[in-house]
Amino acid sequence: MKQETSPSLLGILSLGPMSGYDIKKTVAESIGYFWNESYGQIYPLLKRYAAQGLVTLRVERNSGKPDRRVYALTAAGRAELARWLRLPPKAPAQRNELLLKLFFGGRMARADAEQLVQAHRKEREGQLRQFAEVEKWLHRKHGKHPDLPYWLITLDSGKRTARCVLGWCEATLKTLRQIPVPKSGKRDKSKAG
Amino acid sequence: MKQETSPSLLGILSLGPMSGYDIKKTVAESIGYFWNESYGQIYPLLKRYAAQGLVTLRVERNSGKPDRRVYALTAAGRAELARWLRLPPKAPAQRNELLLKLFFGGRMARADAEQLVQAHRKEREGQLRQFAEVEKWLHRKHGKHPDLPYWLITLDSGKRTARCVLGWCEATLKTLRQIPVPKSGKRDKSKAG
DNA sequence: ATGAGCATGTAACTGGTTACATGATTTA
DNA sequence: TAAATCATGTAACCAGTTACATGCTCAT
Repeated sequence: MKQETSPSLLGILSLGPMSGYDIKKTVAESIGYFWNESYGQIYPLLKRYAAQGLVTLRVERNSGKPDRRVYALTAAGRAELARWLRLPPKAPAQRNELLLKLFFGGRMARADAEQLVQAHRKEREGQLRQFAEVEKWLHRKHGKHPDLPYWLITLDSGKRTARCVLGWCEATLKTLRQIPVPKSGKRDKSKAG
Repeated sequence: MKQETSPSLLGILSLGPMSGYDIKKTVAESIGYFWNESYGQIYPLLKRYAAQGLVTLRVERNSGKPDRRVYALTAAGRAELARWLRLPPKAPAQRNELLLKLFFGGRMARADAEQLVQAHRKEREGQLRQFAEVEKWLHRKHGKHPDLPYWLITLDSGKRTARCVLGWCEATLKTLRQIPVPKSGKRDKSKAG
């Protein structure tokens, strides 16, 4: 274990005490579009945090289901969160499969390249609609929450990115239609291979 | 090994025969801004591809340095590449640490949040300048390469994204300056913890 | 009855990076 | 003389996902 703090957990707990199960759901609902956590990380980490004194554990008896194990941030946990927040974020791993395929667009049929872009456009359109709903919901449900401006900042990032990508899709589709087909029959056998 | 094809390698080899070392460099120079490969993946994969008949190996004697092991795509390799290109790309993992931190912006000093954004803006400005240079270089060096339009498509994505992010940085900095400071002294102790 | 939701957790796996070993040649 | 470039490769490590085990309750 090299990792000093796993980012989101302490942050999520700063919204209020909750269980591992709650954390998973909360992450998915609030920051799901740019972050996620799996149980395989959450549960072991919570245990570790408890051992380090960053969180406290309260067990709520539960009939039938397993007991709810509710974790709450301690002062040390808040301090650790604060420390982590000020650290320069490390750049996200660069792995965009769509771009990778398009880079080799000359190796596939024009229609296939267009198809990739069109599928992506549809996805993003859906996402944009979702963002609009989330925004309405945020204002309705959390209109005066002190953290709302921060939430809107991240949402704004999503909206802008989606719009930007849609613009690129449009432009790309136009470009693709203008690319001349290689003269020599249907197959491009440059010479490599 | 579940993974059927590791994406970029066959694509890169479709540009011409080369060694593992060359592939690493080529990836960094051409698609580096949205993809990367490490030796730890490249070398074992090339071996596997050779065993599968997707590539052929030619060894070039080399004095002092290790021999150059030059790989070239076979017909089977080109077919496999074509097959992979048509597969729907899987969405990149969602892990944006900057947004994560900003989502919890209420837990840090205003100045620290601004700092995060400003640092990011600087990075992106640099990237945008780089893209401009790459574009010039592409036209100069590969002005009539049949794949140029595809390369420009991916570059365009980079440029648009960078510009989009810069716009968001500006907007975010403005927003941050307008967020009212929580009344109760300097510490926000909502109730959690 | 069937499946979703509640709720905990772990083991196995996978994809990927980093560090290391080796060593000549060229450039600053 | 120090560092970068050429060139191969592997072992160890790390982060993170998936699949599984368990079992009650509530809605369809």
